[in-house]
Amino acid sequence: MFAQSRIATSAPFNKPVAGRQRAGQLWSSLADVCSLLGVTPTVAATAADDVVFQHVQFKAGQRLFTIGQPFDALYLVNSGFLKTVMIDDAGNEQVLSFPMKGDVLGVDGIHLKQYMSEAVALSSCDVVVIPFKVFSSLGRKYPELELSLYGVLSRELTREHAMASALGSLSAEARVGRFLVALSERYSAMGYSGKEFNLRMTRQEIGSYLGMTLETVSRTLSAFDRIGYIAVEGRSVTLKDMQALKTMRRLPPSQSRSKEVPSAKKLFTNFSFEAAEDVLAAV
Amino acid sequence: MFAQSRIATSAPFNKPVAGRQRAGQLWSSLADVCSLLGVTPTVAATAADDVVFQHVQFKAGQRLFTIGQPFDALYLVNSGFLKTVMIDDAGNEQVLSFPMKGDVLGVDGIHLKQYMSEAVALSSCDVVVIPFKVFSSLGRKYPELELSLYGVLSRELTREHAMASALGSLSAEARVGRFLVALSERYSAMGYSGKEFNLRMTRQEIGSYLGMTLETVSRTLSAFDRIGYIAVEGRSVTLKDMQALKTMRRLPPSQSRSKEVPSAKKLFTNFSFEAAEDVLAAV
DNA sequence: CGATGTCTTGACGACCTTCAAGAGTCGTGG
DNA sequence: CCACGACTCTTGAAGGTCGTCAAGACATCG
Repeated sequence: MFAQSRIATSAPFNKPVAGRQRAGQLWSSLADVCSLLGVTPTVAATAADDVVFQHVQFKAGQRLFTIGQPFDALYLVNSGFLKTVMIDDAGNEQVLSFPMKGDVLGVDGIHLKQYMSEAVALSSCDVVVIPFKVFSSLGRKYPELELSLYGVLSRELTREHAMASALGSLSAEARVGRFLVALSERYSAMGYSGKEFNLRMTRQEIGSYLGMTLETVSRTLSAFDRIGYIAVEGRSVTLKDMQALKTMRRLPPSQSRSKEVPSAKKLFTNFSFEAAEDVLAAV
Repeated sequence: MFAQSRIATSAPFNKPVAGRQRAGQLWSSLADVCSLLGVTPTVAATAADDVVFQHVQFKAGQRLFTIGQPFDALYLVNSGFLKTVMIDDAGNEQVLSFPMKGDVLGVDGIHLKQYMSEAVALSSCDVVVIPFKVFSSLGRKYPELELSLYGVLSRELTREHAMASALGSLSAEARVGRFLVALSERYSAMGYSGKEFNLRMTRQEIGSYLGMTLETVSRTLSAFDRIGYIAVEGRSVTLKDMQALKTMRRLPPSQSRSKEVPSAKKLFTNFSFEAAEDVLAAV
């Protein structure tokens, strides 16, 4: 529900699209793209040989597009890790998402025909370029696909809702906890380990994404380590108590204050250990 | 940039769609709908008489759709005020938006074919029902319209980005300030006064939307009143210093900390009056 | 090897939530 | 008509969370 929560559509574990990784120029069929998108292509679409999509490689630090640049294509991540950022009116970067395999970039450029955010590669990346004209024409060519295409945008929107909700109502600890779990699930879905993985981004970037400072991110990770929810060392993380990480909350509703279980106040911040709360407080 | 920031597409001040307000059953043409959407219809579309859209009325408190309900239509607000909410896993309502004339509801239902949020009327409302099948078929029938349709979804997404950004990086005061300005601009665009207007929602709902408690909302409004930015009395508000309201910030970037003007620390919280800061602090 | 960027940790304090009490407002029913 | 309850809103007091500022440990790199 947090970051790039990929579909529940019985994802058939997309086979790696195309073999040679470092060709510099590579092409995908419509069927490949659909599978990457988590969309089940129809027979008609599967057979289509007339549309092919170009791949492009980016190295860490490179930009796929920048704010204000004329919009002409969507980008579909085939491999690698990236971030998208907005620049607020004070000139600060604000991280909006950490796209990875299967995610679509550039959607926010459709409306005003120019990208409203910036996409930066955090590692070497391989992305499929989908010219928007081609994208929209697909809906006409394969009407069965149309719903899926709108679905792609809708999915992005739902994710943003969840993000806004989390930012507004969860404590810093809870946000970091969920962030880790979301990453874990994402990695699992790609065939990597969901328990042990590397953060591809800095504390600063995580903080910006989660609406807190890098210091708070660092402190929270240290605290989680101390109480045994995870093990951290730099950017390598091992999750040890996923349940605890994902069930943290805060705010005895402010609405359920009135009615509902009038006993058991502080119990809402449900930690696994009794001691946990104190340890966290003691930071 | 905050709430329902309506397009910059030279909005031609949509004429009120259809005359009789209290008919209970009313119909709009495609051209009407396009104009409400802020989309310029092509001649072909303007002439189209074969598609008509049904209106439905709702009274304050009524729900247009609820979470989990099968998705089949988008709703376009013609008049009235509403809120959309999500229910988080603790069972709390979280306000996601305050839609009004020209806004589209239900977009988040496309992906999984069921609504992911709930829409509630805050006042009497008149909405246009757009069956999703009709919506998507329009793209095929009038290819020139297709881009606009995707644009509608893209616009929603951009708005959410701005919201997430604001939640993550602005102080409570700044968020309330911008919220008021956004409302004002919205009302102006509809032909109402942008200086004097009524809040249609409770402090609780504002707080939920802005990620703070109702008490903080109340206190902030009182403080704005005290220093002369606005005049409040219950739900009626008069804006007196829009500039001040919209330019509040916080967080000497944490990134521009390194370089940039090393002097003038606290100056970033740019208020119009020197005294303002103290007054706010004295609350 | 200094320079730069990342990460950790501590101390302090401001901002905002929490808890509580009271004033208004509105609708319903006696 | 007024009383009553249910909400909404305001304001105060207290405390916790998290941002701010600072210093130091590492790691990477030209």
